[in-house]
Amino acid sequence: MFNSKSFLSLPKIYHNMAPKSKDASTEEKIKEAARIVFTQKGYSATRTRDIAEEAGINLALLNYYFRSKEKLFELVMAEKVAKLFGVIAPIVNNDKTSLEEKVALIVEAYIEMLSQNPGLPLFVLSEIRNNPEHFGNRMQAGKLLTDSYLVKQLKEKKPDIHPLHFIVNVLSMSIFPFIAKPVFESAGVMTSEQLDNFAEERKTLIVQWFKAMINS
Amino acid sequence: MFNSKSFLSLPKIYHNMAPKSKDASTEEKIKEAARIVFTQKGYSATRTRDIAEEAGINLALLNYYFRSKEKLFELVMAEKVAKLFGVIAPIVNNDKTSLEEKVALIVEAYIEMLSQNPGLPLFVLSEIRNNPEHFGNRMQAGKLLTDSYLVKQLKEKKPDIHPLHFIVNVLSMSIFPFIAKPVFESAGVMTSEQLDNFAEERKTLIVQWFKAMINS
DNA sequence: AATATTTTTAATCATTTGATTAAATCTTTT
DNA sequence: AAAAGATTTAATCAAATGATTAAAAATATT
Repeated sequence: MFNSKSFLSLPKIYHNMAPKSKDASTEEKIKEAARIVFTQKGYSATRTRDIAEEAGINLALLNYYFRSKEKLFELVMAEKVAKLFGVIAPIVNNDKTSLEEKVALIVEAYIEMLSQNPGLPLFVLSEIRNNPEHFGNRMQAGKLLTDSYLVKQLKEKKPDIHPLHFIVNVLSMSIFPFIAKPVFESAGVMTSEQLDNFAEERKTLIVQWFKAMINS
Repeated sequence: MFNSKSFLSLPKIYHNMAPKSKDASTEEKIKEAARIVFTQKGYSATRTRDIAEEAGINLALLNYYFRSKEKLFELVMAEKVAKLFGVIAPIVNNDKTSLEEKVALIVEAYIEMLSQNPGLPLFVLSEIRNNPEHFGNRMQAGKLLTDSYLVKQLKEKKPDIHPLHFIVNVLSMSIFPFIAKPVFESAGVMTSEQLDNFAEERKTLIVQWFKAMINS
């Protein structure tokens, strides 16, 4: 145990650091390249050489800074998961906002964020599909929703319909257009710019539709 | 030109064929294994050895019957795309059915089919993302929707809102739960069985909600 | 300036992976 | 039954790929 291979040298931090980024630190350049390539192609289709090229660095530097493709991926993935689910988390448990206010906030926040990160949902969802065990969030992220104030409000308004139906409706109507983006473009239904506009329109429309649904 | 390598022997068909399948032909066993593994892991994460193992055959047989991983994939992918988009195609251009009838038919058909093939949308969408050029459907599948009788009906009912909004609503509410399935399971929101029930409930609910939306 | 430390590079390794080959086995035709 | 043709197998290949190494270059410390 404790053979020499366990102690590969890692990048050390200088106490008197140079102005960190004249043009972004190597570490950050690699991370940013990894974000781009992983999100675009997924873990398996991504070659470490793709990331190195995108970052404009020598391949060995990737392993010098991040040890392995998998470690780098986990870093990026954690960020992306946080980004995707971080949108909804702070909204659903606010007991000061009404049901409709919450819906408006969720729709606005998701569409705004996804307009900047259209590939995010398809990336996160397909990677979780590829490796569900690894995201053993069991009973954590789930309960956050299930036991939320939002669910309580939905139950009060519509006791006969499971509250998850309405949550799924709002999320699906907000997120699905971005998931379908590759098809829209490939099939000539919409260009990327048209989707931006389409999504923008939906910010107010989905809130109206939700009201119609919940009052029907 | 025409060197011997161009003429790899391909499986020939006997004129007097043996009762083709005592237990499914080798070709079909491989195709079925490919359906399972490709759909579960995507093209890049799938090893031809995975497919061979799943099919219970020697690896070389895969190339004997299908020439290459890519050829086999294209076969499976074409099937899956046809399955995913074939659901909607025969419904949207029927000028005998009302708007609400069409919606009911689309919702019923999608939820029924996806209950049997829950991994289908995430698979097709992420593979199209990975390789959009290859699905250069430009102006074919797109126009089918854009110029459909369904679009005409939606325009008449709601001239001020782009008809695609309503189509996206119906499709998203029907399909999204299956796309999110890996997350639901991983986060402990729903089991696979609960999702089946949840989706079944939505068959009638989405139609009601659509009515509420279109009349709001 | 001299030394030590960190960062970067080019070359190389070991493994994985899609594919091929040649021989063996099985099936059909004659 | 013999010959011809099709299917299957084990062994192997070549390329791709994640990772490592040793030396060079750059930067910090003394």
